[in-house]
Amino acid sequence: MTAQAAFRALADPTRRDILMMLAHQDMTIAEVAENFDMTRAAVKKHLSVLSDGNLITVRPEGRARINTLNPQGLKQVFDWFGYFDAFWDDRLSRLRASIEKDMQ
Amino acid sequence: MTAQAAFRALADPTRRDILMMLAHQDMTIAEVAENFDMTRAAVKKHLSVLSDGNLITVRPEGRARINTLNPQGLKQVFDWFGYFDAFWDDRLSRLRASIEKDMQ
DNA sequence: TTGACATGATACCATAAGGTTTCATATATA
DNA sequence: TATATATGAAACCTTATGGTATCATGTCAA
Repeated sequence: MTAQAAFRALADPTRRDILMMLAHQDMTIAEVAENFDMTRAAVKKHLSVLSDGNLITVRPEGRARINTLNPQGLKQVFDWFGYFDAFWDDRLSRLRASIEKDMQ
Repeated sequence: MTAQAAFRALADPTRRDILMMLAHQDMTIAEVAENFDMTRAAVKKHLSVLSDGNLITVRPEGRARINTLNPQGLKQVFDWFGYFDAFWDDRLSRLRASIEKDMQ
């Protein structure tokens, strides 16, 4: 329920790279793995962590699994930043509120 | 130079809690430690990680060290989110750009 | 149905990470 | 100057984490 899983997932550079790739297009595990110098199993683990953090969703398509970027997880992290609004100024605070409202 | 250290620092819940405390007021190491059920040494380690991620700054004041929230680190993470603007819509994208500009 | 293909899952390994304990150092203050 | 205070730092322990290798399972195609 908390954003912990999302923050945890974002801590690894490989996982952040995967998210950037998925921002361009959905990909199967094998397709994602092609972009890294590590085994498919390792990539699969990263995808599981990303899934745990609600940063991606996975839908089966035949024998393949299509990984898709999920804004929910990103939103959780984005929301957390809201706590620091007071640290910035009121105007930014209002803009953030507006963005959050629309992202739901 | 990258945001890796900041993301890494944010991955731990204790460190995120520390940041929230510092958003309210600057604190010495001992003061931060009072709020957690762990040794001062452990808290000091967390503060070092936060400092590595540019999420806090530390200024000596006599024999004490005052820890202060540093928006730079938060901005690095916030900036990273910019990559996903296209994933949201144009209006949100513009709002984000506006926020980022002002946060510099 | 048989084999190739895409993924799931488990066991195992080395290193990173979060904590503690202990001792050293710097700075107020009586 | 002596002593208490606030922090720095190193050594050590346990668990989490990122990877690999290996084998099982499900699905497509001939």
